[in-house]
Amino acid sequence: MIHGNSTVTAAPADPAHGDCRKVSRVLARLGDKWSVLIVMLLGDGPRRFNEIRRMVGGISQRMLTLTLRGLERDGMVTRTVYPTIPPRVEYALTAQGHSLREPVQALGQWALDHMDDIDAAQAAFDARQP
Amino acid sequence: MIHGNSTVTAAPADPAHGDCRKVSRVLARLGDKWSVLIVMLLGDGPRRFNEIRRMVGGISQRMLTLTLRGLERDGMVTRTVYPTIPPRVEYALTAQGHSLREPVQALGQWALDHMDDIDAAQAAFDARQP
DNA sequence: CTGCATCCACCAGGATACTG
DNA sequence: CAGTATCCTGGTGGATGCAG
Repeated sequence: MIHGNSTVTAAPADPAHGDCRKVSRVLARLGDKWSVLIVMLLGDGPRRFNEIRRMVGGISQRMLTLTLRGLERDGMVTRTVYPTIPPRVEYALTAQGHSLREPVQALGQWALDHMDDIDAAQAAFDARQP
Repeated sequence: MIHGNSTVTAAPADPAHGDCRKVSRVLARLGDKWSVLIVMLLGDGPRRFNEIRRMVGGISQRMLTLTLRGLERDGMVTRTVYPTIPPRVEYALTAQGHSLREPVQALGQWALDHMDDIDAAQAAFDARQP
């Protein structure tokens, strides 16, 4: 990563940070606008398409489809189609998807714990810079 | 977040996920292309501008400036200018920045642990979809 | 209900040149 | 060395309409 797929002429960073590239690939995956939100939401159990849509609130149909496809591709969720009428599609976390919840929760907890400090820091910074 | 700054007509999600919005604000911050990389890199100690630039490898001058400004604004790093010639500017993690390393490491570890599974899942998925 | 296709706006982010 | 300023491109993501 980092260079996209472009040719890396030489290892630019010190060896210890070699895996950082791989890590940030995953980070980029989770870092998009909706993935984490959906993973956490599915942690409570399988949901249907529009059910997720309503729960997330504010996501477009298109992005929900794309995000779910991405998560499915990464083996984080399964997509189960029940050939009824009307069609019913359920999305559920895989074991891997579930395992992701823990570290994400940790980060989420951190976010909650430091939210106020961050807001304060931002306000202070903005006050210094007109 | 999620709605950007648009008016939220009604709470769209169940109450339990109320803070998820706040969390994803932080996630969006960390989810950009470079922030996490830089935070982890600064974990080893303070670094100078071009030092970071070289270590990260592949980041443009512009983006490094913007990323560092963002992190500074959020109270994650400090920026210290030594009025020497040539100028010397050091960036260092704040206490808050340091505290972030732990949950990020956890996520990074998860990424490392599941990298192979993810790649496999992707390959399998792509094989199904020509 | 669950999507895909299309069109389009926006902005993250790279390249380059210039300054203190 | 450590930035700022400007230009430009690609991708992200919203809105809408159509289909199974």
